[in-house]
Amino acid sequence: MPKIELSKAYDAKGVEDAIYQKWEESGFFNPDNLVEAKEPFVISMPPPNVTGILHLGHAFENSLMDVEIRYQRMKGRKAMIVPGTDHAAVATQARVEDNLRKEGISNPRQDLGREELLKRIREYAENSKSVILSQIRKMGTSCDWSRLAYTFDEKRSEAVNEIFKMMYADGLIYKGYRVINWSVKGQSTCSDDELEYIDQKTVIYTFKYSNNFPIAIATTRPETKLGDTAVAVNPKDDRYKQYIGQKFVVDVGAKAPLTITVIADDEVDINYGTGAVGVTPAHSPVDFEMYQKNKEIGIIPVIGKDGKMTEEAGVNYQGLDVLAAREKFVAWLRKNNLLIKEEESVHSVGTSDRFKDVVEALPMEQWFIDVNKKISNKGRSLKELMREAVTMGHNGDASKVISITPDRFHAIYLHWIDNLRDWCISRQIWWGHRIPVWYCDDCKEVFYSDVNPVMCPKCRSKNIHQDEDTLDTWFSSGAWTFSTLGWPEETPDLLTYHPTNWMQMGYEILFFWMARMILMTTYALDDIPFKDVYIHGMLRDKDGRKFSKSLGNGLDPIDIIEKYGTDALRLSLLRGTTPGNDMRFYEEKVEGARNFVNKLWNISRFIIQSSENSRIVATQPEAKTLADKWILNKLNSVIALTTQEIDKYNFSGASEYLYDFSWNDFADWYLEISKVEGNKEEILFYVLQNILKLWHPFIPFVTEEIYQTLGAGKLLMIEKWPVASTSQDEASRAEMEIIKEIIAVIRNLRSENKIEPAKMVSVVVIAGDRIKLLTEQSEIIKKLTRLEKFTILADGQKPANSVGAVVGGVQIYLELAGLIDVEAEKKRVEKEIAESEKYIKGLEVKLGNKEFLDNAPEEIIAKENEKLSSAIEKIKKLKDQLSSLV
RNA sequence: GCGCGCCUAGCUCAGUUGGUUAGAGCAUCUCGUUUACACCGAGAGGGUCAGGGGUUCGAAUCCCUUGGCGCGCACCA
Repeated sequence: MPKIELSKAYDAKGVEDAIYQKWEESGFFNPDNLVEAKEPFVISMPPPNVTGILHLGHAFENSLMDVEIRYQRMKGRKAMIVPGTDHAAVATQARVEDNLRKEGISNPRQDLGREELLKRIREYAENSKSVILSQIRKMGTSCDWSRLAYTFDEKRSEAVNEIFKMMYADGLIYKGYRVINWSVKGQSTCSDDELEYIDQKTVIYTFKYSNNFPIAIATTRPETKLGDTAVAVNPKDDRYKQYIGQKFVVDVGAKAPLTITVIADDEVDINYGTGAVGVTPAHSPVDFEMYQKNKEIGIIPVIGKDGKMTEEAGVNYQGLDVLAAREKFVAWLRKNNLLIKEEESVHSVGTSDRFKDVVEALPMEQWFIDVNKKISNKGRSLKELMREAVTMGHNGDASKVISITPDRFHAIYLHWIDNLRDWCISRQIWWGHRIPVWYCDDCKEVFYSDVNPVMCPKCRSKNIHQDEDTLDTWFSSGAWTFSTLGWPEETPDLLTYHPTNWMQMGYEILFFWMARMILMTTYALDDIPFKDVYIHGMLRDKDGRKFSKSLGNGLDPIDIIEKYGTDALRLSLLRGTTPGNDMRFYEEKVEGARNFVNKLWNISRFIIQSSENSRIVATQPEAKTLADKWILNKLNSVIALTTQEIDKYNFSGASEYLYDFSWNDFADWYLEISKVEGNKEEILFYVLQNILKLWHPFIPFVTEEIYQTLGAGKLLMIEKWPVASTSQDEASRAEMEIIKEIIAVIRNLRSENKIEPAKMVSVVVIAGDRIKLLTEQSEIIKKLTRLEKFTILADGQKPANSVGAVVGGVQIYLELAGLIDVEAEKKRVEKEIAESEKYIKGLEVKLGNKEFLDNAPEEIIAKENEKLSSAIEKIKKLKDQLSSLV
């Protein structure tokens, strides 16, 4: 076999696409083809929104998923990533509408109509979908493309309808009149979790409705006071309790005079503000709750869906924007001497995270999921199911507990559940799953149907119509782990691959998504959606800012891949990250990772090109020298450590161990030693193939490319993960460390004494009982420190004209050609003595402490004693050196 | 208001249940003889682990506290 020529530098761009194609064509992304594997390991890919192209955050997530799945595949599991995309209802429609407005279509819904607008959105979605899928391939993610899903495809829509039907039948989904969050710009509801709170300067106005009204109230929204129907006070408040139950008629300029009832409510804080709350049932969720407890007070909506004042607000206000109405109402209060106080303040207002406008609280009939109602056949509410899954386990089954990494998100999740209110699932946008409920125009029957029914099932009338609204996008993504596996049918996939094993997500969608998946799965499947959740932080730029369009600091992962290669990008995202914490990303990191990838390439290049035959070495070769023993020993440790860290989802830690072993131990030491000792092909290939395997999940392309060059005849992707051998030769490991240290010390002496690297020098060592070790390893020391003469003595004196050091009981003397600078050398040795003395003193104090000796474990004490004696020995020899300098 | 995270070398970050003279990468300085690699090699400098207090034989690590940065939730009459 002819020698294989490898290029000097690794060309990621030139090989990656072909490698991915090879993997894909092999069929092994599909676990059904992993015939030897038994136990499944499944990750549902969080489906990216079809709102555009992928960003670095997606590259990060893909790296996390793929490192885990490739590891599991090599560990012999039926490993699968189920890929997909999310139609992302509001987000996508908002994006397309924005684009259309930029094209001059000022009101897309009105101007285009439902069908045409949906067509435009579909085109946009399909386009970004195909871009997204090619990007995922570029990132090297080993997805099972045969199971590709889309939240809005037929199969997933079926699942959505089925869950709706079940919940509807169980009375968990209901249509209710409530105060909801309304985006005027988006003309749709938003759920509580879709709000982004921002601080806003505001004025708190304290006023009375009329001169004869006995209680003053305060508000930041005076215009809503045109719809007040009550004032709430604390029943224990002596100032006001006499008024409870009384009604006052006041004329504030609304369509009709308002009847204000004074009601009691324990929630009212006596000491806050005036101690009384003006109740506006129509425009405050809190006030609406009071209204529900005291329906007799009535409810008057004064703001409409268009964000303008309604007819109820009166002729003076009708049609005005809220801000204009506010000004006008405050002016009226002022004019009538009803305004008591104006104070500047800051409060937070909810804005729609998609449409970006401040939401209005409006009363409306909407669809909700009741999270508190006991489910008939389960005896627990959805809230309780959501709690159970992360505490005692689903149905109290300890094997069905969802674990969260890092642990602290556990408490955050539970806290969120405690504050959870009924989930508003209906949206007035068009892009999404239409609510599968029909209305009969004649008999008013309301009925569920997953097909287009021809008539009312009750009165057989054909005058029927479907609900206009669509479902919140999280309704469909909540079912993702099982809808992708074929549910509601009981498919083999569902039986084999669900619950899934691992889920990664950013903390920002913990509530949106994780909670909803748990809700949907425990309810519909009576199971958990996944076993382990890994929460990651957000990527930030070099200055710690979020990546965002408006800041213009975004980086396109594909550009980075073009420049540095996918492996470099992946490694840069995985190194130096901690679960749950944000991480900074910048090009220098990728550059460093690219350098490593190239280093690995060149390690391989050296090994392959210095051998006649590339090959795979099946079993651990025999170690012939100390260095051999050492590197094999180190390899076994790094196998164990890497495995252990990945098992803890500490990908960063695993990569650190591997990086250190590959670059320092293997390349800088062992490869150099191999040039001295020679005849190491077997071990070199053996170690190489093992680090390729260990690195594969992190940097799949370069490792596969090299592995194929070795002539394995099999894809690295499906090779077995290395297993550490148990024999640990600690003695040879320690001996090698001494040799390395001696070499380092000689190099240091050369450098300190300004000896040019090319110059050959002579060294004398007084080795004591290390004489055998040093004699055996003398060639390595000689070559790696460039010695012409290396004299090893059992005992002796410091040679004249030499500088020295002490390592592991061995005295090392570098002979200098000319006269040495005695003063400088004295200084150097003295400094070292001083450092050692300080060290010894610390140890002596410790070991002289009776309490330490009484309390510390024996092994710690033994260790400290050992440290002390070797330090004393060292200092003695250093002092000898010093005295012989004079 | 309640809660969470972070503060370790110039920068970005590791640091596992408390136990080597606290580590890495980048940057900096000095120097380039090698059977792969200058996307490289050899050597070096650089830290009161945010401040204070405590527990302990022993604290970067546990507790309290102060300060700074960031975040979540609630309130927002």
